[in-house]
Amino acid sequence: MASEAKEARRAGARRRGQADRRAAILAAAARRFAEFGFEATTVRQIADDVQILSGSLYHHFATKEEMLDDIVRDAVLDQHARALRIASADCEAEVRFVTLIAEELSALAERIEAYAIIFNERKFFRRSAEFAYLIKARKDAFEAWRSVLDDGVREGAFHAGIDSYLTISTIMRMLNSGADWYRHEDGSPLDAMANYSLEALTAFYAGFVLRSVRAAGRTDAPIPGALPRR
Amino acid sequence: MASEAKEARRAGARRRGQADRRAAILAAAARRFAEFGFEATTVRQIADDVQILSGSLYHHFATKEEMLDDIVRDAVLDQHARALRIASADCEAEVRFVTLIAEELSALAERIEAYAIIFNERKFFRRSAEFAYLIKARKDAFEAWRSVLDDGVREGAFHAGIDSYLTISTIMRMLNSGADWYRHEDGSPLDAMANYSLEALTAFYAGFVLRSVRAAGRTDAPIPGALPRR
DNA sequence: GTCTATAAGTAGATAGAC
DNA sequence: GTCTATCTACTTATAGAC
Repeated sequence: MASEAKEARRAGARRRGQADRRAAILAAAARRFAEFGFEATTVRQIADDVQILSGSLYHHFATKEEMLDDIVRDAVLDQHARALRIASADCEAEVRFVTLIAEELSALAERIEAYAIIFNERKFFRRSAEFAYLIKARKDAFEAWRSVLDDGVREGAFHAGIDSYLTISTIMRMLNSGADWYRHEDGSPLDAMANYSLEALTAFYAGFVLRSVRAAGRTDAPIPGALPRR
Repeated sequence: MASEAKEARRAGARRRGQADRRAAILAAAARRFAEFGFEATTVRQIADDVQILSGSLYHHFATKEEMLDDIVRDAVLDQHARALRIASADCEAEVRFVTLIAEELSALAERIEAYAIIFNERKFFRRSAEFAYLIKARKDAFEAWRSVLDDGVREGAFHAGIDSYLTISTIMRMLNSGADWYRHEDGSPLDAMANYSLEALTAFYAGFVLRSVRAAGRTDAPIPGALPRR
C-alpha cells in the first residue's frame, strides 16, 4: 500500500478523533448551558464532564463564547432557512402556517438544548456584537411568519382585524418558551410538558393558534395537515 | 415640645431615610436584574448606581440574594392571592377567566421588572431552597387558573376536548414571557411590544385566548369585561 | 451609614513541559 | 492533545476606622 494512502487514512482518523472530541465537549457544554445558563456554567464544569482539565479545552476552542456559537449557529441558520422556504411555498396560507408551526416544533424537539439556550440567553445575544447574525436571522424568520399571516388575511382565511406583529410575537414566544420542556438523558423531565409526544403538541398548538386567527365562520373547519418535509 | 415627641419624630425620619435608601438600592438592583440577569449583575454595579461603595450595601442587606428576594417576594405572593381570589369569585367561568388575564397583565405592567426577573431567573429559583416558596406559590396560582378553565368546560362555555394542563401552561407562559416588554425609564423600549397600551394588550390576549378555548358555536360571542378590581 | 482595606474564593485564559 | 502550573481580573462578603 502506497505510503501516501496510509498517511491520508491516518490523517482522516486523526480528524475524526479530533472532531469526536470536539463534539463531546460541545455536547457537555450544551447540556450545561441549557440547564444552568451560559454565564452560570464554568469551563471547569464542562472540562470535568468530559474528563479533561479546563486548560485543555483551549486546544479545541479559543473561548467559551466560541462553544456557545458552535452550539446555536446551525440551529438558528436552519430555522431561518426553513421559515423562508415554507413562507414562499406555492399553496394556501393556512397550510403554510400549519407547516411553519409543525416544523418549528419538530426542530425544537430535535435540538431542544440549542433552542433552550437561544431562548434563555436572548438578552446576552442582544448585547453581544458577535451574535448580531443570530438576532438578524431570527428577525427575518419573524417577518417570514408574519408575511404568511398577512397572506392568510388577504385570502380571507384569517380574520381581518388581526394585529400581525402582536400575533406572531405571541405565537413565536409561545412555541419557543416551550424549549423549557428540556428533558435530561436520564429521563427526568424538568417539566411535565415533556410527557407529550411531538404529534400531540403539534396538533394542540396548530389547533390553539388556528382557532384564534381564523376568520369568523371558518373556526370549525378541519385543521389542514402540514406540507410534506423535504 | 416634649423631648419624647422630638425623639420619636427623629426616629421616624431616620427610619424613613433608611427605608428610602433601601428602596433606592432595591430599585437599582431590580433594574439591573431585569435587564442583565441576577447572576450577570455584580454588587459593585448596584453600588455604583446609587453612588455608594459595594461594601456599604451590606449595611442594608445581608446578601445579594436578599435583594433578589425583596424584589420578587411581594409580586409573587400578590399574584398568588389574586389568582385564588378571582378563581373563587361567584360568577361565570368565562368572566373569571377574562378577569384572571386582565389582572395578570395589569400586575405585569405595574411591576414589569419584578415579573421579568421572576420569569428569566426561573431556573435559578427552581434550584434554590430559599425560593421554594416562590415555586409553590406559582404552582398554586397555576392550579387556580386551571380550575377556572375546568369550570368553564363543565358550564359548556369552553370546548370539551380541551387539555387543561397544556392550555394553562401555554397561556401563562404566553402572558409571562411578555415581561420581556421591559422598558427603560428613559423611554427606550427593549421590544416594540412596549408601544401597546395595557388596554390594547388585554383586549388582544383575552380575544386570542377565548377564541381558542370557547366551545364550537360560541366563538363569535362578545368578549365579556373583567370583574371590577377591588 | 459610609468609608478604607482586604480576605477568600473563583472566573476565563495562557505558557510551556511531556 | 493533555497536563502542570499559574496569571490576572473580578467576585461576594467582612472588619474595623470614622
